[in-house]
Amino acid sequence: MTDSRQTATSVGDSLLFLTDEQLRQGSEAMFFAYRGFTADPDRILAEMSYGRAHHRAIHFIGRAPGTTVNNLLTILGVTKQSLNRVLRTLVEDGLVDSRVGRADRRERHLHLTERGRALEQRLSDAQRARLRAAFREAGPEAVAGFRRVLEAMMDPEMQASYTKLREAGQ
Amino acid sequence: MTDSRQTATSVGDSLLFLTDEQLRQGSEAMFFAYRGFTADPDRILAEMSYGRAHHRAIHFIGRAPGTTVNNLLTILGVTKQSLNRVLRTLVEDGLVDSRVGRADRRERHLHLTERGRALEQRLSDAQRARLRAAFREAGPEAVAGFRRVLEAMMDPEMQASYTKLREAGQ
DNA sequence: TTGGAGTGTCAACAAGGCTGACATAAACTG
DNA sequence: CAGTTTATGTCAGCCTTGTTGACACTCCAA
Repeated sequence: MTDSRQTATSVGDSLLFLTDEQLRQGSEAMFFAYRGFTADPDRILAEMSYGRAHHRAIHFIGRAPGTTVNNLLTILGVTKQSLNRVLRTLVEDGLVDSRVGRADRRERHLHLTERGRALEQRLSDAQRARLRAAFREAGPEAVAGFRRVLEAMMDPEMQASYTKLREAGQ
Repeated sequence: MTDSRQTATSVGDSLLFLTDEQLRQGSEAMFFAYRGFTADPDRILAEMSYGRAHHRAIHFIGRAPGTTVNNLLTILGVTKQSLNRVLRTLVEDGLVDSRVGRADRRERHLHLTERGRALEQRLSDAQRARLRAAFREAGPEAVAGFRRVLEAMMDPEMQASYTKLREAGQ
């Protein structure tokens, strides 16, 4: 392989493929892309003085309605104190509903209210618009690769959470 | 709204391809993968009471030695006050060298010291190890797709920074 | 009844964003 | 030369979001 530019066609060239330079470009791509990924929702959140932490909570509550606090804690990977602060403001502001569990009444089951669902929609619409544009531009095969690499990049527990949510989603 | 690439595969696929569910899974994949992506360097940084901000500064100084403060500011997308705080500790700790510019003596050109380079190596080794494993597992075509999607996801200015760094890389 | 799990809350703290204001030196411009 | 702009640094203060530690309460199960 004499071509210095590696593409999907230089498949057999696994040695060249995993140069430090290639990997470095991969991490820079992750860094810049993540910035873009969060930029649009961040703008909306700033309007209402919420932060990314609120977005994450809203997202995963919307995704798995009735989830317990502990479950959410595991998914988000933060301390309960940190989550609780965010959750409290969301409940106070009437975006999230915290219901005592029927089977185990120590647990709190979290649901989005009507207003919570509306904000979730607005945030994820913004985020999805960018993702949709990127997916379109890159094409279906690229998206499949994108997903495969990201999955391989996750910690095993995160991978489990991800798979579980994916299955629940249908 | 009309997309040739998508319809190129098949109509049935393309419908499924851009469902909200697919996009939602994409954003969740980004979320979980980014956590994994930063986890290893974070552990090293915690040892020496540095944070992700230090990592980013060290990374991009190592990547573009002699870069100016302003240039770094643009790449990182933070305020000068925020960067300055980080930069100051790095200079104090002897990891970064700040040299007055020859042509324009208002500018400061940033370089990693020997110790700075050592830490950069250690951090990027940790990060690259995970990336390398993920790339191997997913395969070259997946990596190409991964890169294509991430590039399409960036803001245009970030895409410019990314491309510039990539070209400088070799 | 006692221990442990799930949850909530208080307090304190740190990192790392932000804004605004101001200082300095150097470079540029008329 | 005088005035303006640019690049950088710094002080002060604020916010979000993460952390630990301590403690209380409720409920379940042994």
